[in-house]
Amino acid sequence: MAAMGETTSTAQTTRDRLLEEALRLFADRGYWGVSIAQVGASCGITKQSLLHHFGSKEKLYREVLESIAAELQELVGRARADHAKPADQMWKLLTLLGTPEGQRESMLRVIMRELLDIGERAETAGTWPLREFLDSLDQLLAETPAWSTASRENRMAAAYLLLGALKYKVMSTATLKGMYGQEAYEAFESAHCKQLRRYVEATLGEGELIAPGR
Amino acid sequence: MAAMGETTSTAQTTRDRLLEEALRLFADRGYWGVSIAQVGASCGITKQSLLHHFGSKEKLYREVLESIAAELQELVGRARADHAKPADQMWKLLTLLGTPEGQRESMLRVIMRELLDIGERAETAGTWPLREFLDSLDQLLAETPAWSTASRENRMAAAYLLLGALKYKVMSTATLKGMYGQEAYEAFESAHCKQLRRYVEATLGEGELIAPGR
DNA sequence: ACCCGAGCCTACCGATCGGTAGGTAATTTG
DNA sequence: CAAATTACCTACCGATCGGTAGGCTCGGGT
Repeated sequence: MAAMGETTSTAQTTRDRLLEEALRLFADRGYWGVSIAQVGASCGITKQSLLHHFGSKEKLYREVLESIAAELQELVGRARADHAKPADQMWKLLTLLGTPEGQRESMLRVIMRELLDIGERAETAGTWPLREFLDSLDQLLAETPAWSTASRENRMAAAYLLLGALKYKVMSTATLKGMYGQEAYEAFESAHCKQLRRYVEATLGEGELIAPGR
Repeated sequence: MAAMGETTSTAQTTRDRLLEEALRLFADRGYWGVSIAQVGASCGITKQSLLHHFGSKEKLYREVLESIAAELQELVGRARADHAKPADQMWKLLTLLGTPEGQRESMLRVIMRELLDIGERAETAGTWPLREFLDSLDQLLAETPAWSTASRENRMAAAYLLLGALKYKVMSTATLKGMYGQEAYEAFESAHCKQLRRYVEATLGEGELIAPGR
């Protein structure tokens, strides 16, 4: 049992549908804003069936985080496979992260919430499932000529500036659309994308307009 | 009644203490992660006394948001008073926002959570109390020679890149400290500050290394 | 034919949620 | 001094929280 490969998005197992719904709901309302009964209900089952699959709310959440970590690593792998230059790889990765395809926006929102929650829910930071992604970013930066000799802290800072600039836009999408309307938001997004691109080039490109600190 | 000026942080009214505790708790666990009983308990009163002061949990939260909006406007005012050049004003503002003084870090965390929650809790975006702050940022950018002729969307995008780069660091503080330790974090923060400064200069300074799109 | 486990269910538990009702002591106001 | 207001309280409400216990059904393996 459980040996029939489920690679497509349709025809999932109940367990997979639960994980998908949980990701969406946790993204929308956060860990404390979602009850396992709600997750179950949006899949058409009771919370007791959900508990049968995952044991507890905390374990369900943990699995959601791990699925996010796996997806992030897959995106890193795809970005690295598609391009030779690290600067292009980074831009590809940021583009993938910023493209609202599948559950990707929900993923980012859960990560943001996770960052805000850390220290409140248990989550021993040492085993934090998303750390691997940060290490991948550091590795990617280390392969650029501009940052290969920089300290790890400098590389982390560079990665955080880029990630922050991108993620803040993603998490503000709903607000901006609500305040300024759809078409104004699209103009904003286009401008944001261009400026982010320019910043990536300035940070990582051969030009090195924004060079690392010594 | 209520005409004795309470400007200092000590000797507050119960109401002010409740607002302060609510800000801290909402920052740590979000709207759905905090009960009004917890807010009351951390001030030594019952939830019914809290309800006496604020009427409902939603109204308490609303007042917290409004106090944040007021504080943000005060920071904008201070930044603009301290410097003549808009680029310096922007850097001063970002520095103020990034400095963990008083309730400032909690403020930013509540804002981040608010952005993530928008659309879930009611909060008609048109009357969103933090919109004024965004308009101030736009106004500040419009005074720089580099961005005065740019479209509003372009200015908003520039502001969002800067804000995001800063806020993402603030919201990740606990995670980074937990993963890498205190001293590694401080090295990271120092590097982050320098790079952000360089990015502000590249964006707003006379150099215009990163110029606005047409 | 039998059993076992997967998947799902109802029923129930103590705890806590936001909120109402109503009371009390102290202070302010007329 | 009497009346009203403020700030706080206990008691209670129905709803919902995460989780346990136990039962039903159905498909596959022996």
